[in-house]
Amino acid sequence: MNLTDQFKHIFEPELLKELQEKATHVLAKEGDIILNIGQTVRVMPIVLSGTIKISRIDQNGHELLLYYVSSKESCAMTFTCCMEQFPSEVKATAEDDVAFLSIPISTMDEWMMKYPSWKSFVMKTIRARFNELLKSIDQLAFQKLDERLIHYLNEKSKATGSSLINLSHEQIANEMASSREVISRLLKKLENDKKVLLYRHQIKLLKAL
Amino acid sequence: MNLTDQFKHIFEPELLKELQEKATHVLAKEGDIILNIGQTVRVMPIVLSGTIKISRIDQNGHELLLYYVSSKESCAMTFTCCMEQFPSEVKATAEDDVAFLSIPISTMDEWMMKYPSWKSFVMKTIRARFNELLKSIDQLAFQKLDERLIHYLNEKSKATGSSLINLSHEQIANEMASSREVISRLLKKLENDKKVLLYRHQIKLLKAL
DNA sequence: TTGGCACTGTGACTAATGTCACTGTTAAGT
DNA sequence: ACTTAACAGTGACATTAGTCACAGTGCCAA
Repeated sequence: MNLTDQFKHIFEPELLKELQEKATHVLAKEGDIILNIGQTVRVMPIVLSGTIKISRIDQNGHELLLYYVSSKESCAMTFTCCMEQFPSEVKATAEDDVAFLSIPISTMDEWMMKYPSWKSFVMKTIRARFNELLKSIDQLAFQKLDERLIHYLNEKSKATGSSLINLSHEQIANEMASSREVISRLLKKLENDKKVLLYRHQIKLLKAL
Repeated sequence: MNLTDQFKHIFEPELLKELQEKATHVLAKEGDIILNIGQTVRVMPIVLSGTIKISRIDQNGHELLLYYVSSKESCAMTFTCCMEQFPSEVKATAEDDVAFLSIPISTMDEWMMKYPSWKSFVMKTIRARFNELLKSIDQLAFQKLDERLIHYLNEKSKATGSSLINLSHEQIANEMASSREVISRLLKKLENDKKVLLYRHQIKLLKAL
């Protein structure tokens, strides 16, 4: 699908034209770090295909998955940091192979004035990301690990569009800032409860989940 | 201090004039709920004096303090919800007596186009609030309760501008989504470590904290 | 085909947090 | 001054999560 088709329901024709002209196409391979914590944000990404993982890393290197940026979406934090040339507080990794548009700050800023559809897109993005962060906070503050794990599996499944998750228990533990053994045990419990099936390096989510 | 003086370093003269004309002055008494979860956001607040507490409430009524909005600041979530007339995801309470300006959506939107200083203010606010939420997430994901408590006390002290905190252990436990006994014990430990002094309904933070 | 390695499963233990029960203390109001 | 209710302290215990140790399993590469 070409760029114009993909965004014609979101942006007005004029903006689509400018998007064609001024946005750079970028490709990233699975696992590539698109933006690391501390790096200055210089462009705003809009995902065309694939998924970008946004996560937080603490001083000891422990990771916590925050949310995914999927097709036709952007990342609000990139956006606000970018507008003022601040360093990023989060890490962006290519969850799979990703194609995205890269929009320079000045252009983006200009469009805010010129195109209502752009302003609306930006506002929607910011609101959506606030809500993602609030969801993370809810999980951490009010939910136990087993519920967080279920939520994690569902989000992962949504992001990849498949009920089959290809991850080791250790990778899951890392993204949830927990430990391998605990995740193993909780997954086993989920399997006993007929909510998942466990294979080597693979988890099948069942309808009961 | 009058409005113009208070904001003259942030906003351009034209905007100051409009602010005088179009913003409504609102007063809230300590403890007043300024905006509850689920209520539609219709105005954007800018605090003149006092402090607004922004918190998240789960389905069981458990609270978690997110951050404070102090003088000359605003709340980004109010802002983004407001722009699209969405219900609020957070609760805003007057931490003490608060005076704030209330700006209608349409005006605020118009200013985004017209005044660079306004746009910059809004962007700064959004970025600041993202960072507050990330700090909360860090605390919850990576820190133990004792460190979270220290952080909480310091934030409270900063918000009130005093090293004397007038709160019961139960109130603290509520705002941290923990339990009274645990907070009591941790506070006692802090007292033994000469980091605080405990009185009835009052905690004195020492330099060692 | 087999040796090694990443992955998984699990028991035993520790640490952190939450819950229950009960006590003593303080402050505020009548 | 006395009553009462909110506040604070603490022991005992339960639950949750993290850590350590080790065993078994499957898969890939030499």
